[in-house]
Amino acid sequence: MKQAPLSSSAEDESTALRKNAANENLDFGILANRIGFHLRLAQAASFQAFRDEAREIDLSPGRFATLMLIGRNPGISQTTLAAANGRDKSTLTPILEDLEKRGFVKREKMKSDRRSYQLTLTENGRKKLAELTACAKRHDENLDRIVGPKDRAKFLKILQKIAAEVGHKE
Amino acid sequence: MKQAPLSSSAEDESTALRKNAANENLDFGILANRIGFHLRLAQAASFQAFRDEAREIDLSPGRFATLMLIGRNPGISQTTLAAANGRDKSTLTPILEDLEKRGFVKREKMKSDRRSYQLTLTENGRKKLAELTACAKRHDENLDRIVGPKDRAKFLKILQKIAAEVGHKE
DNA sequence: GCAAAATGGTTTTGTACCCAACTAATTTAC
DNA sequence: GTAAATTAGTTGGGTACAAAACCATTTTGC
Repeated sequence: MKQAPLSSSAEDESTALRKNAANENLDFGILANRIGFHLRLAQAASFQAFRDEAREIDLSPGRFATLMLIGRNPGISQTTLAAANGRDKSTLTPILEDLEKRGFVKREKMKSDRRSYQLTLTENGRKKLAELTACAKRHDENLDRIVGPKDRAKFLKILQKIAAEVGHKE
Repeated sequence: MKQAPLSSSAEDESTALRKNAANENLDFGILANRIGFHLRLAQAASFQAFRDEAREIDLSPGRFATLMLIGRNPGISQTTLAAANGRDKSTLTPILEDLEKRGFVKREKMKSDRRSYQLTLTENGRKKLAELTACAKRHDENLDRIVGPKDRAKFLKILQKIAAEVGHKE
C-alpha cells in the first residue's frame, strides 16, 4: 500500500502512484503556474551554476556584483552600494571587511562626511574584477543560449520591471 | 528632497558627485546586461513582497511550496520533495521538524522502506495551505500585472527552461 | 549469505542574508 | 546654538540554505 488515498476515484492512480517514484511525475498544483516559484528555482539554478563556474576564482557570485559596482563607481558609499544590488546594508559589512582584508577594496573616510566611506578598488581588485568578468561572460553565454537571443532583451526587461515594481505598488 | 552638497570644491567631477547621491545614476557596467544579476534582484524583490503579504499567516514563503507539494502528493518522501522545489534535502530537515511540531504535517515511516518517511498533511495543514494559496494568488496577481498577460506564458517558460537546463548542460 | 555500495535522513559547519537596535556624525528646527 | 531628527555604518539575533560527514537501512555482487 504505497499511498494515494486522495481522489483515487477521479484521477488515475497510475500517475498518483508514480509520484513517489522519485521521478518527475509530481503534481505541483498551483505552483506549476506561479511566477514567484519559478523565479526562485531559476535563480537558484543560475546561482549555483555561476558558483561552479567561478569556483577556481575563489570569490562568490555575490562579491562579483560588489566589485563591479565599486569598479564602475569609485567613491560609492556602502549604503548606495547595498541599494544598488538589492541587499541590506548590514549584509555588506562583513563582505567589505573581507574584501578589504584581501586587498581588493580600499575604504577611506570621506572628508566631507566622516560617517561614510568612499569605496574604491585597488590594483589587485581591478585584476580580480577582470577575471570575474570573463567568468561571468562565460556564464551569461550559457544563460543566453538557454533564453535565446530573440527573447533576451524582453526577458531582461521583465526581470527589471519586477525588481523595480513589486513590493512598492501604488 | 535630497541633494548633493558634498565636496563643493574638491576632486570630484559632476558624475562622481551624483553617484553618491543615493539615486539611480550608477554605472552598472556589465551587470546592467547580466541575466543572472537581474534574476537575483527580481527574485529577492518577489520573495520580499510575498513575505510581507503572508506576514499575517506566519509561515514563510519557503514553507508554502513545501505544504503545497505535500498536499498534492501525499506520501511523498523528503528527498523527492527537496528535489521538486530545488533545495538540498538537508535544508528540509529543520523545516519539516517545525511543520510537524506545529501540527501541519505528519511523518510516518514507510513499512516497505524504514529509512524514508511518508509525508502527508494534517487537517490543520490543509487549512493552512488553503490560506496560503489565497495569499499566493494575491501575490501572483501582482506579479502578473507587472509581467503583463501577453508575455506571461513565455516568461514562465523561459524561467522553467533556465531551471532545467543551466548547470547540467548536456 | 554477507560484505560493499547505494539510498533516505540527520548533523555539523559555514555562508549569505534580513531586521531591529545601536553608535557616531551630521542636518534640521527652533 | 543646542536639542531633535536623520543618516552611514556596525552589531547581534535569527532564518534559510548548501556541502560534507555521518547513521541506519536497503540493495547489489558474488
